[in-house]
Amino acid sequence: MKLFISQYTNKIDNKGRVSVPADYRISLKTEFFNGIIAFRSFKFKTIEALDYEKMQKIADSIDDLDFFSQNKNALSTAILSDSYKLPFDSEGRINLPKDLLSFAGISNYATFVGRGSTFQIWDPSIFKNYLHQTRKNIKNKNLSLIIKNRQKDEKK
Amino acid sequence: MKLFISQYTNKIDNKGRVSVPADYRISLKTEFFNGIIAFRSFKFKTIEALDYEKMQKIADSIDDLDFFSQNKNALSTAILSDSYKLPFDSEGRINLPKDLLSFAGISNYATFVGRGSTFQIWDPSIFKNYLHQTRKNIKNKNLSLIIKNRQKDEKK
DNA sequence: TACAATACCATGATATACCATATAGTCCCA
DNA sequence: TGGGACTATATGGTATATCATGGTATTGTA
Repeated sequence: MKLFISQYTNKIDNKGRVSVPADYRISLKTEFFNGIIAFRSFKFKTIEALDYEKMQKIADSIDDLDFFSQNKNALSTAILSDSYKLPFDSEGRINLPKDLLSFAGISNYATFVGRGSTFQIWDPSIFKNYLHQTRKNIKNKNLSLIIKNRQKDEKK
Repeated sequence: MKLFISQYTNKIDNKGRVSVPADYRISLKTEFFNGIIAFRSFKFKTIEALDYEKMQKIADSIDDLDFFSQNKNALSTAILSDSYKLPFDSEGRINLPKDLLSFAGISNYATFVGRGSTFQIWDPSIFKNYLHQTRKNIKNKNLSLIIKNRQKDEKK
């Protein structure tokens, strides 16, 4: 089963390589592709990451004779054209494109952040700040409500 | 499995040849034809491209339309009669017809843009502008919502 | 015969595969 | 429960293969 949780911070070497946490890797290997799909987050200064099969489902839903809808066309182009196939090397590392690194403000270290069925790749200090803010926000809200909503989302 | 994503910009040499990204090529080889099918986009200043099998599916679905319908005539004329079979040379390059190049405003470089089951070929700077606009539009929307709506539409 | 399209060959740059080491974590046994 | 051996993981470096690109030869055709 697929479940990305916890945080891991790994070093990016001078060739741009970074180890994907071993714990994540086992969930990412599929029949057709051994690696991850990565793209710019729409909301945060971070890289969103998925497994190949999940990306295919997204692509399939866009598919077919959809040459005719302007809005959809624009959205799908933005999502799919801005995504990268990042295969593992034999030690389980990926090569993060400069485009994504600069977008997310990442330089020497990358923090992998589990989000259940997907995960994100942050600059460590940016994530630290974000986490700090989020914790403060949660404190003032009803935690049980948040969890309930999440579980509803998961089922989809 | 077939999944065209990312962007690749390659040079067009003075004989009109351009390399199709290696990552795309592996998905494009079929039993009957080793190359791509290309035609003018209806909406954008770009070339639409797909593999032989996908083109057959489109031809079939057009064929299923009512024989006398106006759509059928328009579609079959616009797509089927105006399409090019572009075979690979031994290094995986294609020769883009001048007709398509001038339509898409392409001169020295071509940007291949993944769209899932198909891809497009743009002039780099035209695509850059288009992508920039689209990113702005998408910024405040929710990706999961977009995907959900797509899947709903799919069922119709 | 001249021209264009296609097939064939060559090369530098880049990415991928391969190997090697250190560190941290785990398990087993005393 | 503590120590030590073993294993897995992260990280670093080198060799190899692939790819994009440029050029030349050959075929077909007008």
